[in-house]
Amino acid sequence: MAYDPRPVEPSIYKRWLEAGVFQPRADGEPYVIVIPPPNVTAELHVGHALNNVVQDVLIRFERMRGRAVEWLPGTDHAGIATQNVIEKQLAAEGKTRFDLGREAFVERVWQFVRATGNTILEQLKTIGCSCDWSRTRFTLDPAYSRSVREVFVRLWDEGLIYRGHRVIHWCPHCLTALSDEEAEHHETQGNLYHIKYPFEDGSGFVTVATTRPETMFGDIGLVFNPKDKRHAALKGKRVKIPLSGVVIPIATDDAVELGFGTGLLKVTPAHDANDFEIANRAWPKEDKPLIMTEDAHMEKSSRVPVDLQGLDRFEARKKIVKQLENQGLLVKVEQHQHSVRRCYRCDTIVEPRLSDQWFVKMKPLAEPVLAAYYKGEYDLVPERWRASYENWMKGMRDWNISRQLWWGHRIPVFTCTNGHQWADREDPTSCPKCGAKVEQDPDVLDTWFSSWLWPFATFGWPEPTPDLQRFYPGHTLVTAPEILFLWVSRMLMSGYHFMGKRPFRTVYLTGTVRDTKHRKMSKSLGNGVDPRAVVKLYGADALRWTLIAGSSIGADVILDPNDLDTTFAPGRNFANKLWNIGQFVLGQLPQSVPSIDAIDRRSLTLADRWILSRAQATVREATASLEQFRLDEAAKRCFEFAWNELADWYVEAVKPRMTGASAATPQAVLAYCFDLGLRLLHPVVPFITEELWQKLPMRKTGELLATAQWPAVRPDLEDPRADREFGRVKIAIEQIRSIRAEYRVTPKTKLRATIVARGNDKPATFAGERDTIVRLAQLESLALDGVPLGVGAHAVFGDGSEVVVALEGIVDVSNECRRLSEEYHRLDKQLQSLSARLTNESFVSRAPQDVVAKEREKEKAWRDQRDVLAKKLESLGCS
RNA sequence: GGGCGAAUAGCUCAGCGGUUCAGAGCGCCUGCCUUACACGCAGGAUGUCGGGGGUUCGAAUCCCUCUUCGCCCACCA
Repeated sequence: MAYDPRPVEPSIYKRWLEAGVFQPRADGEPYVIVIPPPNVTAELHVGHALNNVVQDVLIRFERMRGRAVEWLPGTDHAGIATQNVIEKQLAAEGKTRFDLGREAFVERVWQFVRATGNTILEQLKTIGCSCDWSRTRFTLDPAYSRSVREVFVRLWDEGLIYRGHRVIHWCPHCLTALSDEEAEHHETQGNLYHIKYPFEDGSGFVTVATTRPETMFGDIGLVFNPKDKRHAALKGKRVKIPLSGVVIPIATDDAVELGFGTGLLKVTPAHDANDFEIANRAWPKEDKPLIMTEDAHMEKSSRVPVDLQGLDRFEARKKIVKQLENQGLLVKVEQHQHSVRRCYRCDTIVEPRLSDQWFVKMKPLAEPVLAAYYKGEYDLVPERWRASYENWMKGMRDWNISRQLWWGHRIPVFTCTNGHQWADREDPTSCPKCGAKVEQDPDVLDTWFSSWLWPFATFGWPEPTPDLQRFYPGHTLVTAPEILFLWVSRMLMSGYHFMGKRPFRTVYLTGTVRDTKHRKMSKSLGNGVDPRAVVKLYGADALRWTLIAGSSIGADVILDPNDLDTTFAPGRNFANKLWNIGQFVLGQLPQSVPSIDAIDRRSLTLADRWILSRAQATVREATASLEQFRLDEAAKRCFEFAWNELADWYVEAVKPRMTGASAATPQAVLAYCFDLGLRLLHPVVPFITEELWQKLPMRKTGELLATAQWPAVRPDLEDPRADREFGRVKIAIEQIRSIRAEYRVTPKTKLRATIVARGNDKPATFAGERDTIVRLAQLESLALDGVPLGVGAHAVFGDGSEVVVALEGIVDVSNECRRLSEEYHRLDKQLQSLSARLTNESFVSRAPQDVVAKEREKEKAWRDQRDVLAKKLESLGCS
């Protein structure tokens, strides 16, 4: 019977919700994760799925360990992104936001957000995320907005916010300023235009190279490096800007790269941040003319030729190049690979633009955060991000926080008609100084200026709420490395600055989900894997399994969008396996299952002791792996326990014992192990484990696996001897099966075998599991006395013991000779290299003693094994 | 230009100085409907661990270098 997750998962999730298990328990040490708030308009994609499943695994693990777990969910108003969505809608109606006006536009965004927002949170439920939905937050909630405003006013009062007049990244499509981090670099194949600038006196020209010819009308001069001998004579000369004829001076500046272009740089201070700096040094009193409008069309200004005015910047560029060419002012055009900044929301090429914006001074915020990092107050996992992080924290420039948008937190700066200016927690009606009329700054704050407060604003800061006291600081932050600088570093800054404490202990940076060509999955490339489709096809557990078990810590996850079946089969197969183990186990258990502690220990067989011991090892290893964020390791270890140990060996070994009076012991062991496996696997595959767990007869009514206790290692059940001895039983069975396959003996044919024990463990080791060996190797009989069986096939154990399978009339002696002799030579070769090492003086003297000792033991065992093979070959009369 | 990461079986990956370390899952081959499971069971094949050099008694594992791919940062117009 195959497991079908579709009807199970939604009903299990509903039970969790109804039982309220996602809310933190009243007592216990807190464990807090705040979700990286997705954009309120977002739809779940596979990157979210990875990110949030990792969080859910950690959360479920800690919840089962008894912590008061708070996983705070919520969404981000995402200023630019959301505003863009609505503007697109308006555009389809032939309108712009200016047609509606500010108030009506914002109202329209709210309507949209209220109607369709938060769908992503609903989608998180389908993949099993156990967030505390009772504390869902939105960055524009009234309480959250108060926190934002409080932070702004405090920074203002501390003098950390200032009005800066400088060149910022401007998106001509979104019509707003962007921060450095929001203007992304993209390598682009462009042109380098070499243009003649004639001397004012008509005595010739100089050549200047530029990638953006259309900016030349904003030039206020040319500069060259003072060390550049080629141009020494140019200093003090004046040239005319082509096409406009505006006369500009030539000066020197150290910032000019000696080897690049012609060595002459045109300075456009209003449209290039670098040029702005140069202009301030070379011509501090000169005007810095803007020659483009906000939407990047050529300005109607006296500096711009009339026929170019009003043209889009790229149209203008084409036309300018043509005109230069016609007038013989274009020397050449070179292909030029360079980096162009684009808006991270709409991909439009950013136009640097001189303007007035609000900035936050970053140094005072960043320094304590970096110092705390050096002190080890918080960690990045994996640690390899250290260098980038450090580098960025040290080199960070001031943060432009004003956005010329309408959707967001309005900047609480007020100016009265008499010029008084201040930041205010309330909306004033008149100037407190002079009583004059006041006006609020029209801009809104950068979205990150609200999300950087997420770890404490969500809990009610600045009010000293009980939540804030209990849930700050948090513990783990799980996020994509892309927003390490944009978001994580700033949360650390706000946390230290306003709370005086780190916001979290560990920053777990996940990998990126990519396709098989290692391209990031994205809507525009159409190479995405839709997690919702995966859930429908294979179930949420299968999705989770592939995401968690399929990638190690912080590594990229490669998924093949064209072969979902191969990608998600492992998880589906495993869920099915678990389901069927459950069918078997549940079929064996009586209404009242004996506890493992209630049964007589003396009734435990070797197989019982073995699986109980394996269970302890699994708990130990899985717990340790989870504590070290090695989720893949933990998942795989539990998989091995359930499938390769419990199902493949224990269940098979124990089947004959499941009936009759003596069944109580295996029932108890089976129940214990299955229950334990379900608990350990629950964080990774919560749905199927809960569903099965609900059917366990020993479960108390109303109990849920989601809040059941994480297993502890029980030293009394650890049994290294059983591990070793049952290990030998397994080898015996495998050897016999292997011989059967090699000689093509049909499964129906019952074989006779004998075991000759030569090692430390006496035949008694096998005696206890004789029936198991007989059954699983499909034998007719198994002798343990080593009595020869005539013609047979041999397999030798590591310690020289051997198993002989009688094959009279079946075996071909020459075939067996060949087989054994291959085995002999393989072993002999290994032995020789080992012996060589052991007679090597430098190895024996320099290698650690325990390694040498181990190698000696190994040598002895191999020698024994080889000698047995030699005798066998001799007795068979092999040449 | 600076920094980081990856390169291991056909595919996706684990292992990151010393126990058969050359592994797992998927795929492939052979045989099985063995009363939990064919989304399964049993048995198998497959890799000069990217190339080269070095350190070491010993290297997939450490160092250097090259090649290929990817990412991050950066004011060469």
